[in-house]
Amino acid sequence: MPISIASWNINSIRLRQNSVRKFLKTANPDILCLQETKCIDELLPLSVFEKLGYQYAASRGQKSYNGVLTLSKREIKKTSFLDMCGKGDARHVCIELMDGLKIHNFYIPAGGDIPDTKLNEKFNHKINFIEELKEKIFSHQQKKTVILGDFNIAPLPDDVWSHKALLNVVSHTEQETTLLRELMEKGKWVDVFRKHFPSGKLYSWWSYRARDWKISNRGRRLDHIWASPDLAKKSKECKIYSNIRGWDRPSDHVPILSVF
DNA sequence: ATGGTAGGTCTCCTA
Repeated sequence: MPISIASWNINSIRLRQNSVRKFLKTANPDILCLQETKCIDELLPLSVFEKLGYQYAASRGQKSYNGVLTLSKREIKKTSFLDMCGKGDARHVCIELMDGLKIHNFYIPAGGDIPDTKLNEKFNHKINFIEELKEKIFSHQQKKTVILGDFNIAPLPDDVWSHKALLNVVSHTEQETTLLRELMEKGKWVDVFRKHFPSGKLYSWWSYRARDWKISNRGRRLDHIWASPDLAKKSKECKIYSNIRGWDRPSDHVPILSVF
């Protein structure tokens, strides 16, 4: 039985609960992983999603900042959390389904403006976060596992509107893209979007600061779905819902979806 | 090279 899994940085779940409903109705994924919910667990509008068939949820909420939430139509056997860098940030939640499939929902730090670990503590945090994933969490190859979310890194030249213009911009520096590639290679993770679309521009985020996001089209692919090799073989389809960036009061990220 | 917008709020911090 196929399973469809989506990821979306929603930038406030309470402000955009109607957008989430609309997306769930049209795309109908089995699982939706949200990032930047900016909401404590007690205030999540979960009943709204229950009515649409998402009876199971796993959340790590936080007031004002971060926050991850995974909605599921399928029963969740186990939920776990990682406290990356020991900061207590709500940036990860993992669910395990009845068949043993594990889905890690991550919100990797954005990293601030200056791409220098000595001058910018936020960039240092981002680098340490990914180092920790590489050295401790995913240091060995895994099976039946999906890692997804807002990674805040556009790894390939075709993941940004201008490779040259963004080489010194946080999200596309060589330090970040090299580290992400090392993490990927260490666990033999497969970027399922690039499996289906090996070349050509792909974006999942467009800045709020453009006069017209569609006309300027200065996007970046910051959101990713990675699968362990056994699962990646069964990857059937990948979609980016770019049109959602044009909805009323949109998030700056759009949903991405994979079918296995 | 610069400055542009959005969300939640500890009216500033984060993205």
